[in-house]
Amino acid sequence: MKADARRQMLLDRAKRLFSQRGYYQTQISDIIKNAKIARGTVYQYFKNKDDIFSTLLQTAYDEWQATIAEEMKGVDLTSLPPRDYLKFRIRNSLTYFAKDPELTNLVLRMGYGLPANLVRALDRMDREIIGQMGAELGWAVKHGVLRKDLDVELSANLIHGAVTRIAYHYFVKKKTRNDPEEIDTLVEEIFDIIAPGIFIP
Amino acid sequence: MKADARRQMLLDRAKRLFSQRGYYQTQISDIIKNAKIARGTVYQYFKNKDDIFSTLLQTAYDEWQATIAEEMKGVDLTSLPPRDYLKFRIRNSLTYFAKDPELTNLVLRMGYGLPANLVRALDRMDREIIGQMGAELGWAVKHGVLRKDLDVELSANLIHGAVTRIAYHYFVKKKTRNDPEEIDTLVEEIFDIIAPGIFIP
Amino acid sequence: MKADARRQMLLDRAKRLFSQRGYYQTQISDIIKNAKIARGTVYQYFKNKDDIFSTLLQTAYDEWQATIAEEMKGVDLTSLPPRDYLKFRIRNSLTYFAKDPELTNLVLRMGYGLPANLVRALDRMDREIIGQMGAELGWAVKHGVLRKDLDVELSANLIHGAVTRIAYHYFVKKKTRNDPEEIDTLVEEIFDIIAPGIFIP
Amino acid sequence: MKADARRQMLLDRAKRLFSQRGYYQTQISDIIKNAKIARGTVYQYFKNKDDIFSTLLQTAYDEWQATIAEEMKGVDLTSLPPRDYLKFRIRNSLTYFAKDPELTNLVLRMGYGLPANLVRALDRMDREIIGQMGAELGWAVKHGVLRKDLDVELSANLIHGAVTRIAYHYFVKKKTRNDPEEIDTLVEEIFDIIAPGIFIP
DNA sequence: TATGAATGAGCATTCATTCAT
DNA sequence: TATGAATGAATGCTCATTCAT
Repeated sequence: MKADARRQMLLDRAKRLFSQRGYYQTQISDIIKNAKIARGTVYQYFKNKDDIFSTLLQTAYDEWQATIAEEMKGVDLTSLPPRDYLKFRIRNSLTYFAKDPELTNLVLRMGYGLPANLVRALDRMDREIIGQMGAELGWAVKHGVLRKDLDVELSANLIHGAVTRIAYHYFVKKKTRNDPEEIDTLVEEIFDIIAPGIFIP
Repeated sequence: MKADARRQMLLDRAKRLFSQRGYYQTQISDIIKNAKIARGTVYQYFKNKDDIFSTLLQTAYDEWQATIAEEMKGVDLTSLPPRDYLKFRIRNSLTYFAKDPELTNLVLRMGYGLPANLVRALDRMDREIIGQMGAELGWAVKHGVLRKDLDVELSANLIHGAVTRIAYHYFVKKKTRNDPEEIDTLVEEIFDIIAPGIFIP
Repeated sequence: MKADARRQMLLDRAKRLFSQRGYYQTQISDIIKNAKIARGTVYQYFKNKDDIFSTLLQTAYDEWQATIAEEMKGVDLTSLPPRDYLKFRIRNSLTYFAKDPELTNLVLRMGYGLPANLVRALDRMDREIIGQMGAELGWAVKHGVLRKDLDVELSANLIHGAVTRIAYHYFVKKKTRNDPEEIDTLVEEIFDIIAPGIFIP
Repeated sequence: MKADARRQMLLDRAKRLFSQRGYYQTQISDIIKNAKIARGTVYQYFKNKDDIFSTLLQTAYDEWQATIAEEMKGVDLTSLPPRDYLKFRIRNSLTYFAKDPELTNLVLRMGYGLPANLVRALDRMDREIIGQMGAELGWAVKHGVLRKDLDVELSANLIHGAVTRIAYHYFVKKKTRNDPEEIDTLVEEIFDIIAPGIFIP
C-alpha cells in the first residue's frame, strides 16, 4: 500500500518533531518540510494537526497493550510466583518504553503543554495504567502476598512513578540500557529495591 | 510597596492560569483580564511572556531551596540516623509540593509543552535535584549505610520519580493528604516501601 | 451518448447545488460527491468551476430564447392586439421562470456574489432582456398604442422588476402558482395593474 | 471620538469594496490595504469578516427605518389622501436608495452570493419590507380605497420589485436621477403607471 | 507609571486544479 | 476516458509586543 506507507512516514516525521519540540513548537510547515510533501497532502491523511497527535497517542496506547499481550504469550500468569509477576510487570513497562523513545517522550513529557483535549487523552491513558496496577496490587494484598497494611493507591503511584522516571532517564535522556539484557538488569535492580518493602517475607 | 504587590498579584494570576491551561493556551489577554490591568502594564513588570513563566520557575526553585533550609533549621544532619535522613528528605519534597499545588503542577507537568529555553530551565532544575540526591546516596553507600551494590543513579531516579508522582497524584490531582500530619503518614508509607530495599539491615 | 448524459447529469447536480448555496459555497468536492464521480472527471467535461457555472448561465439564456420562440409558434404577433401582446410578454417570462426554479434562482439571485466575469455575463443577459422590452415599448409609443409621455426606459425596468420579483416570490420562494392555469391568472392580475397606467384608452 | 471615526472609515472602505466586488472577492487584505491599517486592527473593531458585512447590513436596515421616520416628520399620514400616501411610500424608497448607492447595491444585488447566515439576514429584511407594504395595501383594500379584487401579496411584490429595480437601474448602474427633484419626477412616473390599475376611481 | 489601540509576523486550513496511473 | 492522490497559492485569524498619550 503506497498510501499507507506515506501516511506512516508522515506519522514518523511528526512523531520525531513533536517529540523534539513539543506540540505548539512543531508547525505543519516543519512537518511538510521534513516529510518533503506539499502542505495540502497532510490534510489528505489527517483532519488537522490535532488529529496527527491524537493518532500518535492512540498508537502509544495500542502499543502498550500490544507489548503486554506479546510478553504474556507463553506465560501462565496464574502459576507465576508473585515476585516474578512483579518483575514481569516492571519488565513490561521498561520493554515498552525502551522500544520507542520518541513515543515515550511524547507520553511521559508532553504533560499540560497540549491543547485541552489532548491533555484529557493523556490523562485517560495514565489513569487506566495506574488503575490496572492498583487492581492487581489489591488482589495481591487480599491473597496475603503483599503486606496487609499496604496502601494500594500510593503503591501503584510509587511504582509507576519510579518506573516511568527511570525509563525516561535512561531511554529518552541518556539513550542507554535499552537492550533486552540491560533491561533485565534494570528490572532486577528496581525489583530488589521495591520488593522487600511490599512483600510478606 | 505598591509596585511590588502589583507584580506579585500579576505573578499569582499568571501562575494559576499557566497551571490550569499550560503555557501556550494562556494568553496575555487572559492574564490581564484576570488581573484587571492594562495590556501594556504587563510589560512594565516583565520583559515578555517568557519572563513571567521563567520568574515562576525561579520562584519554584527558590522555594524548593527555602523549604529545605527551613526544614533543616534545628536539625543536626550529621547526627541524624540515616533512616531518619531519608525520611527527612522525602518529607522535604512532599512538604514543598503540598505547599503550592499550582506551582507543583507547573514544575511536574509542563514538560515539553514549553518554548525551548523554558524546557532547558525545567531540565536544569530537575538535574540539580536528582544530582543532589545521587550525591547523598553515594555518600551513604560509601559509608556502609546503603547496600554496596546499589545503583545510585537508578535509585535517585526511582525515589524522585516515586515521590513526585505521589505528590502530583495526591496534592495536584486529588487535592488531599496535604496537611502536615497526613504528609507524615505519606512519608512513613513511602519510607516503609523503599527503605527495606536499600538499607543494610 | 453516454458522455453527453454524464455531462448533463453533472450540470444538473451542479445547478441544484449552486442554486441552493451559491457559487462560492459550492465546492467541487460537493459536486463530485453529489454526482458520484471522481474529482478529475469534472475537468474532462469542463475547463474549470467557472465554466460549469457559465454553461448553466448560457443554458438559462438559451432557454429564455427557446421559451419565447416556443410561445410564438402559431401566434401572429403583427395581428395581435397590443394588450394581448403585453399579456403574451408577461406570460412568456412567467412561463420561463416557472419551468426551472433552480435556474431562475441562479439568474435572479446570484447577483454580485460571483466572480467578476460571471457578474458580467449576468449583466449582459439582463441588459439584453431589458433592451428588447424597451424597444418594443418604444415602438408601441410611436404607434399611438401607449401613452405618448411614457418613459420607456423606466417602464421597461418597472415591468421587468415587477415580473421577476413576482416570479421569484412565487416560483422560487413559495413554490406555488407555477402551473399553466395559475400562471394565466398571474398574467391577468399583473396586466390589470399595469395596463391602465400605460395604454391609451 | 478617534476610535469611532476609525471604525466608520473601516466600514466605509469595506462597504465600497464589498459593493464593487462582492463578499467573497473582497479579502481582508484588500480592506486593510485600502484603509491603510494593519491586519490586526480590523479585528480590534470587528469579530471577523462576517461581522463587518453584518454591520453594513444592519446599517442599511437602520437607515431604511431612519429614512422613513425622517420623511414622516411633519406629515399627517391619517389625513393624507391615499394616492398621496402611495406616492409618499414610493418616494421613501427611492430617497433611501438614492442616498447610498453602495449600500443599495449591497442590499439589492448580493443575493445568494453570501455565506448562509448573511443570506438569512438579507431575506429577513426583505420579508419585513414586503410584509409592511402588504399590510398597508390590505388595509386600503378593506377601506374601499383599492380595488376589492386586488391580490395584496402579488401587488406588494409587484410594487417592491418595480421600485427596487428602478432604483438599482438609475442610482446604482447609471448614477443618474438621484437628486430630490428628479426623484419627484420618478415618483410621479411610477405612480402614474401603477395607480390607475389599483385604485378605485 | 498606566493605558489600550495599533501592529504584523506567523499559523492552520481550504480548495481549485493537475497529472501519473 | 476515469481516477484520486498530490499540489501550493491563497485566506482569515491570532496574539505577543510596541508606543503615543
